[in-house]
Amino acid sequence: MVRADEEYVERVLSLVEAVPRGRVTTYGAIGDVVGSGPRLVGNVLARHGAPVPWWRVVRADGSLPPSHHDEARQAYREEGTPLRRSGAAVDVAACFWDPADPTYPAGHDG
DNA sequence: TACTTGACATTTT
DNA sequence: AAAAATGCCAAGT
Repeated sequence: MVRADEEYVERVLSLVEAVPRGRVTTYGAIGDVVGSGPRLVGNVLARHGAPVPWWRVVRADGSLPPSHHDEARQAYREEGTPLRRSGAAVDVAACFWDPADPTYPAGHDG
């Protein structure tokens, strides 16, 4: 049963979908939660990350992935994500959302 | 089996 | 701040 792949993929997508608006997470954080390196997360997002808000997933230093820059930028303006002075990156130090410790991601009444 | 690539991360210079 | 080198896990050739 090599289905482990699909489970792993769904796990990643689930976390990415769980990212609240105005916040972002990193490949490393997700990879650490699902139990794999950051590259696998990126790889999964590239294969099955289409139906999820991948723009909320950025590199460890906030810089956007080597593609979709414009698309992500557009989304951040809509979400109100704290972009860095550069404009081509996100203020991870301010809006970093931990997939392993979603203290207040939305959700219930709270 | 070995080499190379990939939506990355960390440390050192 | 930027570049180079190394580590990480998996897939393709």
